[in-house]
Parts: sequence; structure tokens; C-alpha cells
Amino acid sequence: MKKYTIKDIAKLAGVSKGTVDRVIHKRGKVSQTALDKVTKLLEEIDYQPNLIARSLKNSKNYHICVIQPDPEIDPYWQPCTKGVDEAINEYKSFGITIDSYYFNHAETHSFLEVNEEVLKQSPDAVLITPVFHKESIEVIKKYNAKNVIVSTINDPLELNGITSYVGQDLIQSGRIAASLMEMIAPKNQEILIIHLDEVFNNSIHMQLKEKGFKNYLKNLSNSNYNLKTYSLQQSDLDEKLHDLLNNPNNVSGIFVTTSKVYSVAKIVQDFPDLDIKIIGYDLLDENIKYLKNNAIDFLINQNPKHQSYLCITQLAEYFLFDKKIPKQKLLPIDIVNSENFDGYTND
Amino acid sequence: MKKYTIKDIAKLAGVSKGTVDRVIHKRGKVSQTALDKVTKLLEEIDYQPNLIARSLKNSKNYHICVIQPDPEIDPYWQPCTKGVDEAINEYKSFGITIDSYYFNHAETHSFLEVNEEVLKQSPDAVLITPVFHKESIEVIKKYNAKNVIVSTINDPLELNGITSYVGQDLIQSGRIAASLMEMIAPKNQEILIIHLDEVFNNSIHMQLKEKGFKNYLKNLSNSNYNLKTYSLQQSDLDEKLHDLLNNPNNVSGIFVTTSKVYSVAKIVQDFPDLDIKIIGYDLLDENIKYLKNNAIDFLINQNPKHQSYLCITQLAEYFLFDKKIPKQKLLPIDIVNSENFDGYTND
DNA sequence: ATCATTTATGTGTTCGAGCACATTTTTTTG
DNA sequence: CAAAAAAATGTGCTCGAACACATAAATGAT
Repeated sequence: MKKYTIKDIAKLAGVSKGTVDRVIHKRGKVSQTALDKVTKLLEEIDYQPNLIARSLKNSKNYHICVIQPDPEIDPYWQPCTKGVDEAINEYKSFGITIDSYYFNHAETHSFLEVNEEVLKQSPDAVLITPVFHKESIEVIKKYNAKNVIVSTINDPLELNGITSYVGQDLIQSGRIAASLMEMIAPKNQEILIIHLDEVFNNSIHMQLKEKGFKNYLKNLSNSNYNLKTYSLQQSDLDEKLHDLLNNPNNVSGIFVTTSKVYSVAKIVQDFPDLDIKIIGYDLLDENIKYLKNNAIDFLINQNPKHQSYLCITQLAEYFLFDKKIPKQKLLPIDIVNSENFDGYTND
Repeated sequence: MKKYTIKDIAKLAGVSKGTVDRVIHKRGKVSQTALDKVTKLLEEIDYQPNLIARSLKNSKNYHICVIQPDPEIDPYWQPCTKGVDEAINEYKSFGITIDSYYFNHAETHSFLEVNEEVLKQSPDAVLITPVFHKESIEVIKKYNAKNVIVSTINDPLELNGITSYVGQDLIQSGRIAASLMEMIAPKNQEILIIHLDEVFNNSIHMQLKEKGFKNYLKNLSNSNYNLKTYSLQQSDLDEKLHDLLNNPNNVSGIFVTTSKVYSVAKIVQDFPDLDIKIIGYDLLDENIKYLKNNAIDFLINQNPKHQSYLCITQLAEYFLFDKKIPKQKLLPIDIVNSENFDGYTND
């Protein structure tokens, strides 16, 4: 029950706290006798250093920079900002400063510029969203050279030099979408996979999701869907989809691999005679609207807010209390429908 | 960027740190002049006290007692224990001691006995699962009289004197089950609602879930299910259900309001000709097994592990850093199928 | 104006760990 | 065996906030 301190142990072992300290931190300069005695006591007592005291002694001001796509340009990133803001608020009283930097999700040079700026600051850690595969590897190497800790969210990236990745298993994510589609879309008909992004995107997000989706449906024994994939820009979508649905077809479901699913739902609403199930990603207000009126059947929540918040929490607790950071943390993949979205938006 | 300390402010204001301290804590004995000067500075600088230092100064050993049903008797409570163990581990280095007490979920007197024992200990806080409505109110009053903070999980309880409730919206939980059932169970047929508990249970859990379930289905315009409710003990289930399904019927779905859904799935498996959708609660190993082979279609995750962990976290951060505890925290209600259960069990 | 009281202000210690530096003990060497 | 070098041990300050206690200034009473 009683909490032992270094002083207690020193007294019990008949040595000074300096010696105990040297044993604990293995800094040598301790006689075998003293070492044995203290080590034994530490074991017996199961000594736990007071992390609050330790943290106070080691107190520095830590600086974390967050680099993410501009939420004004793509609302998917808004919750991410929210998570960061919460973390800022939570850790400001612990001497941890967090700065946000936004780049334009459509332009690689914007990403590079922002990173240059951050590099100049030499922060203790950066949290980046490596949406641009090639460029990200490039800048991460620069951070490594300057001994800046690199944490990532959202986009998986196989690379040494990344301390932490918080995100989701994207292939599994596609499989989940497929399993839901199978439950609700009439069998043996056509299913569209639509990659939709209003901006250029060289990430592997969509490919992995498609892979998982197809993989699941391929292995079904009791049903057989006809899959068609379309990679579209927002601007082309309207014409293409109207074209498709105006002609005779047997589409029973559409899987949209991004958060822009609302724009698909909007168009499909123009065809009330067709019964097309729609599954897409993320709890944008616009998506929730269509979820509520059942134009969208399921959304899969990628939980960007939790991703960013958790990632910063890991860094903060590492700095403050030396807590180990797991190399990878895969968040649960939430299935969201018109009845349970509330719990994921209200927190 | 620079972090201001009390000393800094004292120097800037031309007073001693004692005076600054008195202003911050409104302990009086400060002249109007000094008060104004210091207050102004605190505002300007947006002074944030170093919570680590404050915590060290105020360091006490805090004691939390957890009172929950014995996980050996009902495996639903196993994750709850896991969450507690994680919290124990996490906070032991911060001078927070957590003790677990188990009672027999079938016997109110066991619950009362355990609480008497805990009362004797006079802990700083208790975390209880108020499964017995009447008895819980009774013991909570006793804790209040001794100024022991009371946190609750799992079962909502309208009562002053409860500092925190972490759980779910159970009516909504029922609605979610219904919305899923509607998506997968053929329309205009019969749906069974089964309350199933191997032990006596005077909680309101099942009633609220049933209410939500019915409420959702009642308001449907395009489908009409015939609902039948059964309150069964595990021992009666076998005979009753066989009886039902052996005779001509048009059951298209079963909603089990507890984690014992596996025993229903097991029986339904004996009728391979019937296509009956099953929805129930919680990620017990046994349930996952049936989820994987599609005998169970959906599980709703009540996340007992997160409930207990979060609840203790709230208390710990209150003790250590004076963080406010929200009166109520409703966790998201996770929809789980054969593809996404992994993310909810592996953490 | 003087002393007593009240009120205001400042000083110094504590919390527990970490580390620099001072001091003591042991070992080595000429 | 003494002096020098090396190894072991102990002491004391620091981190920032909190608070008890000491001291100083301002007010009141005679």
C-alpha cells in the first residue's frame, strides 16, 4: 500500500540515495555489495519511480508540429483538426506546444514547402499525414537526419524512421464494406466501385480498399456479383453516372472508396425507381444527411479525429512519462448507419 | 512559446511569489494594487500552472475500489476486469492504488456484503456496476455519507450522488439492433425478442433495449414485422425454442438482448432449412465463433473494457490533475459483424 | 507620537527524482 | 609505507507550485 521512494530504499539498504539512483539507472560506480543489496530491495519492494516527480525534474518544453491537408479545402480533414485542438488544450499545461500547418491536398509542392518550414523549426516531433507517397519518404528522411520524431496517421507507409502509425487496416476496411454490401444488395447483379476525389491523389488508400472489397466478394460461394470499377473526378461523375443509370442496367449497389460518397447519393436520388444500396466513407455532415434519409445505407468511419488525437497523446506521454510508443496502432473500423452515427460524431 | 512560472510573474509584477500564489488561489491578504497588477499579468500571459509540479506538491496516495460481478460466473464481465487491470498498471506509478472486488451477479446479498467491506476501507472513490437497482441506491447513499466519490458503469441510474456514469444509450442500442434487423430479415414475418440471462437480473437493461427495438420497428412505413417477446432462463431456452421452431412458423429474425446470444445461435443451427437472422450483444469468444460462421449476423458491442478503463481514467486524472469529470459519458454503440470484430477485440 | 493590531508581503521548506560535485574509501604504484 | 590514482559513496541543489511561517507596512487606539 505504502509508496516507497528512493529515500526509503536508501535508508533500508543503509546507503545514500545517490547510490540507489546509480543502481536504478545502471550508471556504475557502485560496489558489488551495495549493488546486490539495493537490487534485491528494489525487486522485493517492486519499486515504481514516481513519474510525476521524474517528469518535473526532466521538464523541458516540447514542441510538436502537425502537418495535414487544409480542412477548408477538403472537409474530411476537419475532425483531424478537432482532435489536434483537443490535444493542444489538454497538454498546454504540461509544457507541450503543438503547432498546426496546413498544405493543399492537391499540390505536392505545397506539401514540400510546409515541411521545409517545419524543418527549420526543428521541433521535437512531427505528426504528418503522408498522402503523397514519394514526397513523404523524402521529407521523412530529412526529419530523421535532424532527429525529429516522425509520427504518421491516415496513410500507411512502409518505412524505417517512422516512430508511429495510427490508422486503419485499409484492405480489411474494403472487406467490411463488401460484407455489408452482400447483406443488403440483391445477389447476382452489378456493383459499382467508384473512386472519387475532387483533387489529385497519389495515395494508396483507394487501391487497398478496392482490393479488400473485391477479395471478399470473390470468395463468396452463394452469390456472384458483377463488379465494375470507375476512377472519376468529381466533375466527371455527374455525366458518367447519369449515363449509366439512364440506360438499362442491373446495378444493385455502389461502393464509394472516399468520403465524397454524398455526391454519388445525390445523383442516385434522381432515380427513385432503382433500388441501389450505397456504402461509403466517413461522417461528413453531408454524408450524414443522406444516411439519415437512407439514401446512403452504411458509412465506414475512419475516425480521423481519434487518429490525430491518439497520435499526439502517444507523443505527449512519451515526452512526459517516457511511455513507449507502439509502432503501429490500428483503430477499429466502425460500421455506421442511420441509427448509431450519433455516438461517433458527439465526442 | 516560453512557459511562464509563478516566479516569472512575481518578478514581472514586482512582488513575491507568495503574493502571486495568493492571487491565483484567491486567498485574500493582497492589496488592491498588487491584486490588479498580478491579475492583469496573469491574463495577458494566459498563465497555465504546471500541472506536473502542482501534482507533485499535492501528492497523496489515492485509493479506488472497483466493485463488479464476478467474471468467472458471467464471462461478459471479463473485459471489464481487463480494463481495470490496464488502469491499475497505468496508474500505479502515480500513487493511485486500485483494488478489485467481485460479487455474485445472482445474489443481491453478495453485492451488499462486498460493499460493506469496501465501505470499511474508506477509499477515495468507488467504481460500481449498479446491476441491482434498489440495493445500489442504498449503498450509494452510504458512500455519499462518507464522502466517497461514486462512479458507475454499465447500468444507468438516475440519482444524485453519482459523480460519473460511463455507458451507452440502451434505448438507442435497441433501435440500432432493429435497424439492422430490418436491413437483413425478410419483411412481414415474425421476429422474436428474447431476454436471456442465466442468472436473476433486476436491472433495466433488457427492458430499455426492447423498448428501443420495438419503437424503431413500429414506426416503419414499408414493412411490418410481427414481434413476440420471451423472457427465458438459460435452462428453459432449449425446450422452448425447439418447440417453436419445430412447428410451422415464419420467424425471420431473433434479437437477443444479452450477451448469451450464442446459446440461441447454437439451437438455431439445428434448423438449417430456416433462414433466421440473429442479432445480439457483446464480443464473447463464444459469440465471435458464431459470428464468424455467420450463425450470428450482427453483434452490438457494449465495450465493457473501455467503460471500466475510461471510468478509472477519469478518476485518476481528477485526482492527479484536477481534471473535471463529466457527469455522463455515452460510448458509441459499435455494430460488429464477421469482418470488423477484430478491431474491437484486439486492443 | 507610541504601541498594538490588522493587513500585506516575503522567505523558506516540501513533494521525489536526477544529477553535479564534494568527500570518503579503496586500490595501485614508486 | 606514503603518495597518487581510482573507485565508491554521500550531499545538496534543481524542477514549479503550495503553503506555513516570518517579517514588514499600514492602520487604529490611546
